[in-house]
Amino acid sequence: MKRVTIKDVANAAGVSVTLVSFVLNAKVGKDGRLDCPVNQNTAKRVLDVANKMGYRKNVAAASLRSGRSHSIAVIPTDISNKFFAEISRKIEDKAYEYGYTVLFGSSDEDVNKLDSVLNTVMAYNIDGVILAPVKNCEDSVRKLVEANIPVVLLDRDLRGVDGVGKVLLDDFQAGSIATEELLKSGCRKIEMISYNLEISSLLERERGYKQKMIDNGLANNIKINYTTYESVEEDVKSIIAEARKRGTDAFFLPTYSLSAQVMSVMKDLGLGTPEDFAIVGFDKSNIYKLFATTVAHIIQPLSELGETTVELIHDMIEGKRGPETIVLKPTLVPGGSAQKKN
Amino acid sequence: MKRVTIKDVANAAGVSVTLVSFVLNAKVGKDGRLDCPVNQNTAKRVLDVANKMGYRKNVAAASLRSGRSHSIAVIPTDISNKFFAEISRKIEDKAYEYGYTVLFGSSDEDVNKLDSVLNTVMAYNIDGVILAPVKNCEDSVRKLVEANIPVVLLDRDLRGVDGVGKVLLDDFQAGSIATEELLKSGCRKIEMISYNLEISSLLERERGYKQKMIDNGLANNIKINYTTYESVEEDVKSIIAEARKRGTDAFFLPTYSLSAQVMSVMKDLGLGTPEDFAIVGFDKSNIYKLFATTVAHIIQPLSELGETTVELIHDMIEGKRGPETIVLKPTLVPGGSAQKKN
DNA sequence: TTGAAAGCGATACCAA
DNA sequence: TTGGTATCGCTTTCAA
Repeated sequence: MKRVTIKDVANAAGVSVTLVSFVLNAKVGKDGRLDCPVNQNTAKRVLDVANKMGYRKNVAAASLRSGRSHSIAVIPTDISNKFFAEISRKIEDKAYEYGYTVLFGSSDEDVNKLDSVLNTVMAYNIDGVILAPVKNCEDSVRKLVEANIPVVLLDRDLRGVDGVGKVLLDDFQAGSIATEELLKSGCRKIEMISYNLEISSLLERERGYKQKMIDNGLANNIKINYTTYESVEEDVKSIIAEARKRGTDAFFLPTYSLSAQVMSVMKDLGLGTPEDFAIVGFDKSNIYKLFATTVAHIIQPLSELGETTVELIHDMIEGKRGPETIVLKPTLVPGGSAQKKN
Repeated sequence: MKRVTIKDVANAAGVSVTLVSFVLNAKVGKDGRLDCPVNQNTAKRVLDVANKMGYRKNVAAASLRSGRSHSIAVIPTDISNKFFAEISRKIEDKAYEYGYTVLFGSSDEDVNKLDSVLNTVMAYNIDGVILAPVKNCEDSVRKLVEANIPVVLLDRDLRGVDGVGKVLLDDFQAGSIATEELLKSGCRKIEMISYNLEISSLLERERGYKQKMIDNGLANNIKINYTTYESVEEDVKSIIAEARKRGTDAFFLPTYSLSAQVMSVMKDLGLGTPEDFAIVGFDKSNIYKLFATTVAHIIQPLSELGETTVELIHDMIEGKRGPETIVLKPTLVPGGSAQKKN
């Protein structure tokens, strides 16, 4: 069963391949007319024939000739990570609306893996790249920009790289309102647990926390406990244990995985919130509602983040917009975990 | 900055494009030698030159000529669904090992959306398709088979379609051991809540439950409460309310989302497990551990499912294996939610 | 072991 | 409005 080509359609319709190509690439105007320099009747007939024959464009051929592929690459650090899984889905849907096919690849927080994924997708003549920057990826991104491939950074900022679009959360504010909520509940010895990834989102959340502490004359109480993906389980255990000794009031947990980990350890140790520690978590999840006491947490506008990202890359591809920076606002979902302790 | 082509490399290395193509497509033997009909020294030199020039293959051109693309399509129902997000990641990693690029697209449990995604990816000359069947998708899958595109069904079976590989969970057994666990704890009035999706995985889990009930002389207690994605929240509320009235002992919840929903409603109503209802949930998640009482649940071997799927599609693409069916076993993670009620 | 040349199926350019 | 034809970059004969 050979595939139907544009030539087959041309023959069957009794016109040239040029005409068929015109018709097949024409946008349909709102009046139902096909926007191409072809007689409307001929155009309609060609379209009919193509459909009847089950014609499907060979993207490889089109891409080879035109240098464009109508596909974009999306490179989160890990597609199975809750946040990225959900935002990827939003991106997929919106991209689909615009007629883009999406190539996904996870970078695993590793520049080398990122480069490797980029190499792969670049071979596909992708029209644009949406990616979550990882540590030391400045050069990789710069290469894309130099190759004139539109880039939009998602979720994390990257200093010192020009010409890229950005769609970010106001992470400073996220850290600020989380800390404020804990302050309001009477906590003073407020700490953070964070990953030492050196990515802007975490750094800004930390900065928001620190600034709020300073503004409230609590500079001396600032303490950020660092951990890594690999050692998070044991680290959190010992951090919690030591925090009890030094009389820590509360924790602001700037990611979903840290929140889940802390809640898990607390449950294992028979600790409750807010009586033992007040906590504010991050990102939407069932766990906050199902824990013994409802846990306050910061949420990101996922749909808006995803949609904005696709709109921006699309406009950049079409040359309608330059590399803008768009910053969206976080929201606090209150919970018993950050209520008055007494 | 023009892209480096095979011709540029050929010129720079002083050989023909044919040779360059040979070298670039050669597999590296374990002895480090390049497996191609080219002088090893020439081959090494060509490779060097290519690397130095930053050559990257134009996949569109290669695919156009060869009809193959070294890419596979993966079509879950929803990439943001926990189960599919995690398995997609496993698939991505394994596919990457084999040198495949992965195109993802969510079908949303909708045949029309599935067809649309398939149409898109087919235009990419994909080498194979991994998909989770949705209701009434038999014709769509048959079309792929007729077009000689290797297909592996993931997670769900499809009757009446031949020539496709399958990687499934033993869902009958999953239903069976979940029910058995509840029986062991003394429950007799055991019910299920399930989606009316008419997909094999759910149907088999239901069958396993029913059979176990029948085997224990409890045929009269069999009751499956159906709901839909859209109405799950309100449905679960009323199901739980009525179940209290009729003295239901326990629920087997055959998906993660149903488990989370039931736990959420129970918490809202101030109900505890196992004293009000014993429960067994499905799929790995933090929520089972963080609920007041640890919740028993069935887990699937995700890594194995993902890896097996890629291995099978790869072997089918290479013609090394036919369309086999592989069934993996579920495991029960015990929890207080299914302990003796008294 | 090497190379020349024919296409793969579209799009783009130019001419009619 | 139409159509002829060169061309994109690679793989694949076939011949040397």
